[in-house]
Amino acid sequence: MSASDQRRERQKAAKRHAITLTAVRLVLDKGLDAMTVEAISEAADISPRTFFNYFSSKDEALQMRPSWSAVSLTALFQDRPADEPVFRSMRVVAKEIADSFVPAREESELWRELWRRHPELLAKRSPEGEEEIFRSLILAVAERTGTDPMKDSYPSVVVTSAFSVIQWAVRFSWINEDGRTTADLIDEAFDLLERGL
Amino acid sequence: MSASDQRRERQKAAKRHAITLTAVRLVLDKGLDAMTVEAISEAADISPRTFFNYFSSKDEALQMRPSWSAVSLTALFQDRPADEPVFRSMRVVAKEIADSFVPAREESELWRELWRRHPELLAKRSPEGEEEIFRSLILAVAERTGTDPMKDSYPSVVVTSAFSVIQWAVRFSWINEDGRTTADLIDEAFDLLERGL
DNA sequence: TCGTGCATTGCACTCACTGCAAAATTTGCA
DNA sequence: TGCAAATTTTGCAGTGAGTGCAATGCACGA
Repeated sequence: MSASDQRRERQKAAKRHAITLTAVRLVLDKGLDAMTVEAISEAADISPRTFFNYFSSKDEALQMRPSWSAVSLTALFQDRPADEPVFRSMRVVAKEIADSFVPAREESELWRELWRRHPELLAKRSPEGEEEIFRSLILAVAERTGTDPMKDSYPSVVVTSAFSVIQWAVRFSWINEDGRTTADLIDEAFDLLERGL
Repeated sequence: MSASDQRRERQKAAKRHAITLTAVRLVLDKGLDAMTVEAISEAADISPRTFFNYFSSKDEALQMRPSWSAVSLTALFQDRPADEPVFRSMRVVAKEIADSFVPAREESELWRELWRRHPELLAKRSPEGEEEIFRSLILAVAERTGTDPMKDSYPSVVVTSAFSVIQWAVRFSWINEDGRTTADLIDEAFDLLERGL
């Protein structure tokens, strides 16, 4: 990849991000219903057609872009010491995921207000990529424990419940503003799951 | 509610169910892409407009209708003996939920084939009702344990992870046909969660 | 400066979904 | 049975998301 290609990447990412911010402000300003693709495009000064060069759906414009992938998360898990308990390693992965929901400082209030007013936006998960991450992590857990994930439910249960509490921790900490951070809640939840319900 | 109103209810439910079966057969026959509202309507011999009298979205026609509600599930939980451990009661609730994914015997093969060919349909949860069930059950757990669900994470973690493993058990048991039933998998998962990961 | 490749855009199209009002049908009741 | 009311079905017109295609604009490197 040439230097100009990298620059293009950065420009594209920046523009995408700018459109997202425009969309978020539009929602806060006029409400969710007014957020048509046409309205966003106009506010962002692009054609409606161009909007879909950046996002594959309207909803995508209101989601934070995850900084990780199935590959990177699995690598993170696999790079943990081999003698570390599986659920400890998973906790590290969980915090990594939660971190990607922390917006840049200047935007923090913007997102918080968006999520406070429209909590359902925090619930929308992208089913495509998620499925891959699940499979990949389940396999990694199975490998570490030397089990067959089609026979032994442990790997699936670990990954499944880990993700569900991550989701809960993220939503809870962004909607209710008590002192606890997302990481705090993840620790509480993982402590409970680790010792048994 | 008068007798004829009840009859209407039954007729409406029956027709709705008939449309669903038509839609499922259409998907198995022609593929998901060919399943337009127009195509379903034609096959079911109703107008496209009428389709939306029965379903609020196209996808809804391919979902099994849950036989429970937030109220009934919460009541089921609350009716368990007061000295039963919370997570035991939750297991009962879980099996009740899983049961609603068991189609009538004659349709069993139809649904299995649909889910085998399009597993993503089993993943689509309805975000509206689900939210209410979560809240309601979390409150019920909090009440039983005498805790404040805004301070103590236990109720949320129990409900959240219970639902996630239910979802996993349903999907797993319908897609992979080994000997284990959904109830078996729920037992395995709950055993793991109960004793700790 | 020219040409290659990528980004932007307009256009035409399909399809999901909705509100409204008319038509068809069912039901309750005299 | 027959009529009026309620309910269901349907047509129609409209909004808005999302897509493929082809033309245009633009930046970069040779």
